[in-house]
Amino acid sequence: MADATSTKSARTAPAKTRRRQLIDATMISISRHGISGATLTAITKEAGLSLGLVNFHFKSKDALLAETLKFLAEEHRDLWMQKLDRADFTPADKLCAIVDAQFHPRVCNRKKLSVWFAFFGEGAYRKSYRSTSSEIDLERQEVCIELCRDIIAEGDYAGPSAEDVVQTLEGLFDGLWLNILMYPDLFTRKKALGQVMSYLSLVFPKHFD
Amino acid sequence: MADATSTKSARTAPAKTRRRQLIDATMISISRHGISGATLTAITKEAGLSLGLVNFHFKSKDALLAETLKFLAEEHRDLWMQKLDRADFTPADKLCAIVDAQFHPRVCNRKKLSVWFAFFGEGAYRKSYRSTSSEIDLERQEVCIELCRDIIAEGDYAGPSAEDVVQTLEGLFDGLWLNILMYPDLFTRKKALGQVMSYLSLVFPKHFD
DNA sequence: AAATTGATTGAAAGACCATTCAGTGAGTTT
DNA sequence: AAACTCACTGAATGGTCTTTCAATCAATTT
Repeated sequence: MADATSTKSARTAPAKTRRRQLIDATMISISRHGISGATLTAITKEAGLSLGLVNFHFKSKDALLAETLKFLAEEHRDLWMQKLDRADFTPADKLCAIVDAQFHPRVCNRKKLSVWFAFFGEGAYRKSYRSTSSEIDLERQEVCIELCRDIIAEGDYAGPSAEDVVQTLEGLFDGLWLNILMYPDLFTRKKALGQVMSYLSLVFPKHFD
Repeated sequence: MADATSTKSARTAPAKTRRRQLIDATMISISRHGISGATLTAITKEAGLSLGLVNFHFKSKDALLAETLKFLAEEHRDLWMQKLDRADFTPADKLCAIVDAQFHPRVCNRKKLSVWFAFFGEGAYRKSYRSTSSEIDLERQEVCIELCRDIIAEGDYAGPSAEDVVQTLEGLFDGLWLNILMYPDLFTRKKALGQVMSYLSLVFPKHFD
């Protein structure tokens, strides 16, 4: 039979595919059962693959978790960097794009938020996080500070410094993420976005409304 | 020998003492080795007690963890409720006291923050948290909303609603806690407190400076 | 002082986990 | 088509965890 249309997966696949499959299954397992429930048995069952494959495509379970964290960090960075080089965007537009990215469905959903906070909650991975992903965070902060400096200069604002505004923003990002994760019925992406924009219209009234 | 001065502990102690000892050892273990490293062996060794005591004073390890979370939530509530019934405090004073409590050293330190985020990070305990401690959070939110309503009325402010201000505050609280935990060298309690006060002086300029 | 009570101990049991590795079989080369 | 390669499988291994429980010991009662 000609099964060109069927999505039946081949018995063997390129390493990249398998690695991605396992990372995805890891995120699903963590979001459903927590880090302690994300056993190799659970992960490989979720992926529909055999137990031994993790140690074949990754050095160890720890390596798989580190790669998962790296994947999340890079996916997030790709999203907010996307619109930064558009020449027709004002600094306020660009800052807006970064805020949008923070609450974009691809990044800000139960599955991914669970994983972020699972890593934050485990001391061992906090260390791993700082060494592999914190540059990405700091990079975003640098960019935001630069944008805020421009905005402050444009509007001749006398309020808090660019650094203060950005630290408040970063705090808001994390805190609103946590609230969305903890109380999904009360906090939505939309509401969180509105919250941040409301703060920005308070510090930079001439630029945001 | 008369060892009245020695602090040598008796071989047996009231249940309340033992329970408190074990809860404290649990917090220390979680903060040092994460939730997955907080085994009963590690916890009881930290407390200087024997392995079997946990299941004697608590039903199970799970019950010990739930009690630990409850202890943290109640300790936190006791702190911010402390100054609310002072008749000589204005609404702004009271809101200030709640913010102070949020970053009080007794609550906002590495040991306790580690435990908070360890629980937030584990899906299973998020559920437990919602059922045992979220009323405490909501209670604080209610109080804050009431205070903000008074402040808005007093100052005749046209900015965001009391509900919006409080949700932003709650987001800021959690986010700044996380930053203090993740980057203790960059973020301090003092700085976080300043951040929140800076926000308040932006929304309620006549009341905060 | 003997008996009783109840907190405390730690070895043992039972369950589960990450990792290993000998074997399997699909696809490729010769 | 035979030999070969290598992604893939899952049972077996060794280690660690929670929970149980019979024994111990100090304090209190009889």
